[in-house]
Amino acid sequence: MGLIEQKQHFSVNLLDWYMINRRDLPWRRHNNPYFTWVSEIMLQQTRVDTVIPYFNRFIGNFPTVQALAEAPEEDVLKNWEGLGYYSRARNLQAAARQVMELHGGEIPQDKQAVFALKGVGPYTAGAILSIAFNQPQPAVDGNVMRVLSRYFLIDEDIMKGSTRVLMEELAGELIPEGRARDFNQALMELGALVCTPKAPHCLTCPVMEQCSGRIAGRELTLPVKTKAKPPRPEQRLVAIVEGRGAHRGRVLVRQRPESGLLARMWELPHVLAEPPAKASKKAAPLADEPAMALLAGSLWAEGFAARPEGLATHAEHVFSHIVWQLQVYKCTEQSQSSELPLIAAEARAAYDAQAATTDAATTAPDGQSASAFSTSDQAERKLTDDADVLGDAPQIHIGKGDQLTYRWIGPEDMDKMAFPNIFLKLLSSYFAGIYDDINE
DNA sequence: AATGCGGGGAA
DNA sequence: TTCCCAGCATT
Repeated sequence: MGLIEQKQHFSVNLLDWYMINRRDLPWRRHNNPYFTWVSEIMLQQTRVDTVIPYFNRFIGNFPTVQALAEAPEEDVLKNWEGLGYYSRARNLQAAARQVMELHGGEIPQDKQAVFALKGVGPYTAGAILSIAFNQPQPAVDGNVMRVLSRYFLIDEDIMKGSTRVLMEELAGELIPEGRARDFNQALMELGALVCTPKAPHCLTCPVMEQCSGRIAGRELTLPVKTKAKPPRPEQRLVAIVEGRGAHRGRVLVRQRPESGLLARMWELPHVLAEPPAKASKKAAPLADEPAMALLAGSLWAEGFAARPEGLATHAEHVFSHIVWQLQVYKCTEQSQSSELPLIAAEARAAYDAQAATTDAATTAPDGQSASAFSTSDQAERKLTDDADVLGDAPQIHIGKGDQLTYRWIGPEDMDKMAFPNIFLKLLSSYFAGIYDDINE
């Protein structure tokens, strides 16, 4: 059989299969370019089943490009809470504003214009142009590369950029005349339902007869893909600070910086416990005594006096490049009492000791450099809630003049603020009374 | 070209 | 548990 025939067999049979086996998905029910766009951004690195409820809620809250463009960023982030890769949400909204300003609120149909939208790269541009506008552009994602590498027995490493370009050329040739919309979705649908990564269902595959990979017995060894580096472990100490006085029933949280990991998300205060040990498999847990001293010290450096009461729980949070191993301590807010200076002295000693061993640059909220315990009393702490109780708190400077925003919140405040899943779980457990035994 | 960036689901 | 999934932005 020749390559031409093999390609024709693939396109014809795949398209026929798709027209019968096409899943009914929320973004496929209307031909709305905005729906296509939102769904494609959500589907980056994320499974269909996970995306569906998020998509429905998102479209319900932001039904048009204009609604999305005009929404407060915090609302958009809250609608993305739990989906991960939060820069997608921020880029999507930035792009919605681009569409309003540059294209009168209509998604552009020009390839360069689509590609210029924030968060839209080669794959997503192709997906929007083909699915929304039926333009014959390839849309090559991981599913497509897996399918093509097997069917055509392509041994190139799919992690390489050059391979993606090669795949795009091939995928473009395969699109049947006038059928880009259905064919591109068919390709991805096959990868998701039949030509799966671990145990492909070759027996029910519509193109198995001429699949070079299967014929060569290579279906399990394709695609060729270099493995990602394992994430590095980080031991972090987390504080659940119970408010007292005016903050009774509330917990201290803070908002992360505008860029980097979990940008602009809210979180419980925490501090890196260890210098990142090179090549060490697991971060060594820190004993409670030094951990509590360090944690109190870091809180003090942030302008808060709190007394750690004891270990509440352990938790782990896995990112693609970092593993947070968390020791969570329940703490109590201390107002200006006589014991404050003593706590501060011990805590400061612990914090300084670590700062010294870590080159004084890795103990702040997230690897930002901290000039610890700068006590100049000029700058005003950004407290969006009542700032009265700890009026004498020391002034601090995180990083290069950055200041994190801290708030005392109750459970009702959580429906306006976006938290990463790990802190969502810890806070829910706390407000549900799970950690009540610590204080006895 | 290499690295940063979340969170699930399946084996 | 362990393994797998992998677009875009930035540098």
